[in-house]
Amino acid sequence: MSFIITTPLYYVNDKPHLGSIYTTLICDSIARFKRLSGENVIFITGVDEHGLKIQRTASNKGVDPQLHCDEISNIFLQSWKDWDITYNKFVRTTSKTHEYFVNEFYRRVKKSDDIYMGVQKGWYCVGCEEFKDNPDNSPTYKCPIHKKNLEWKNEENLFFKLSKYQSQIEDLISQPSFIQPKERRNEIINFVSKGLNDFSISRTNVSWGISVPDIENHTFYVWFDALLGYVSATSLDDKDTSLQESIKNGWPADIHLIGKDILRFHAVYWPAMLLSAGMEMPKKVFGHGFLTREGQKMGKSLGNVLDPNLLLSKYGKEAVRWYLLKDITLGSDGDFQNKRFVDIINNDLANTIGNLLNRTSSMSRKWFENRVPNNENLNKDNTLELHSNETVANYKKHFNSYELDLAANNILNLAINTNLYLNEKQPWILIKDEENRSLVSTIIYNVLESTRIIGLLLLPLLPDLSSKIDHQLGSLYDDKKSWNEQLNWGKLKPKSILPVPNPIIDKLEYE
RNA sequence: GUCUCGGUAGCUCAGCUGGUUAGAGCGGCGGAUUCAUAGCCCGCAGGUCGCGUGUUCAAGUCACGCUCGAGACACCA
Repeated sequence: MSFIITTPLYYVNDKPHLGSIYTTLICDSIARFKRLSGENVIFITGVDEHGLKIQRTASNKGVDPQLHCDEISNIFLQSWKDWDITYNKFVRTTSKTHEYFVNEFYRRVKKSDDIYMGVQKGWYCVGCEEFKDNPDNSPTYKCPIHKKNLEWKNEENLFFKLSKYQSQIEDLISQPSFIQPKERRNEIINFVSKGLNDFSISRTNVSWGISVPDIENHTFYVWFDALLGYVSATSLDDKDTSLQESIKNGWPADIHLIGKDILRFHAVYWPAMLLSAGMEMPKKVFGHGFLTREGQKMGKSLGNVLDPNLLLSKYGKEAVRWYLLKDITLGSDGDFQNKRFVDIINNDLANTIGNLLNRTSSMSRKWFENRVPNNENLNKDNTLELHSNETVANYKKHFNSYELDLAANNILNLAINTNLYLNEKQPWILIKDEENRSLVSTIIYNVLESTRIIGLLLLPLLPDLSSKIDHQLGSLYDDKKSWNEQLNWGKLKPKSILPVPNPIIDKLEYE
């Protein structure tokens, strides 16, 4: 069984913004967690490269659309490298493989008798090249962007019979697990209950797209094209591409993680398209929230857009990951506040976890010849062991239900409990009496072991920080043993050498 | 306009099917300690739980009205 997780296919109109990074980081953490848990993960990401906007952006730049797409796609690829994103598939909708899938899929949908030629009517802004929905006093209504009167337009388009799938879609979205979070689910249910209309899947005025077979001047509408990227990515063999191949390789997707703005396409249009093609529907569509900055919407007009590259170079990827994954509940909007960012990184990562590692290692080195002490007296009623087991169980439960913030807090709580344990036991006082040596060795072993578990649990969330912790505990992480097995208490080897401790993360300062 | 969700300590939020003195983290203040990254640990915060009415022996927790905020209402990656 494979586990398929997808980011949206990002529109190559511009380079990645913080929102794209956010979505992708979440997927990356989930993918890492699932892999460590032993699942065969296919983590899909990529770019959506067709459509009028791109055609126009390229022409404004005076370059060929393909060149423009290549350029932006490369920036995305570089960005994923910079952020250490462990994707398995990077889809480009301009690839030959993808085009093949779109054609095959179209044939299936057509065979189901779900395609017909119709007329798209509506008030149209030539500047936007978009239909506007029923503005008041349409003939005199001016487009707010272009200040021009709208034109009535009849355009011949291919339509997809979405209406045919009304009841099947209703059944699908009535399942509580299909759309998350539940606030978004209500919106979709409400929308669908008003009755589904067929939607157009081709354009006549767009040359930059995949041509509809046998119909001149028609290209596929970007959504019809782009959504199929998830399926084309699932086919592992680039030579033998077919929908059947994708299905064999594990389709459907387990989760489409997307921004809340494109939920409808994923939770309504997409499942219907798949039904029509006789394919299985995704198991879950999760619409996450948007990021604001210091309480304000980010936007070009406000000039307050946060540049992800700047964050990366200034704070490092571990700090940004921790803030976005730990401090923002998946599904809710999140606010990026500089002061809070600094506070959280310093408190959680430097003071609580970093300092725990440092003080623990330091005591062990000082009193046990730079090594991990013996653990011969491990008590049966070891409170830290209990805390650790409980933490691991809760952490897994939360991760599996995509509550990454809660999983992260589980780790933090174990670190807090470990610090507390030290303060209660006060080994620095006990060690003054030689008689207590054996007791102290047990205490120190326990805190080191707890710290090892903390490091392991951080692996999906903060891979680099995790390996720094592992390194300072003597590089115990063993790829040959399963992660789950290594999370068991007592795997830390007595007598192994501890290197000189170093801060695992630099403290940040207020701007 | 119709509908959905929210308004709880300075900030971010928990508070399940109504029931002892309304909680956590961060910030702020004080204390104790030294193994450690001026850290960790302990104590302090006296918040009309948006406003009003009602149901009830009992409401932050239910109902209605109002107010403020976010969002959805068909093709905006």
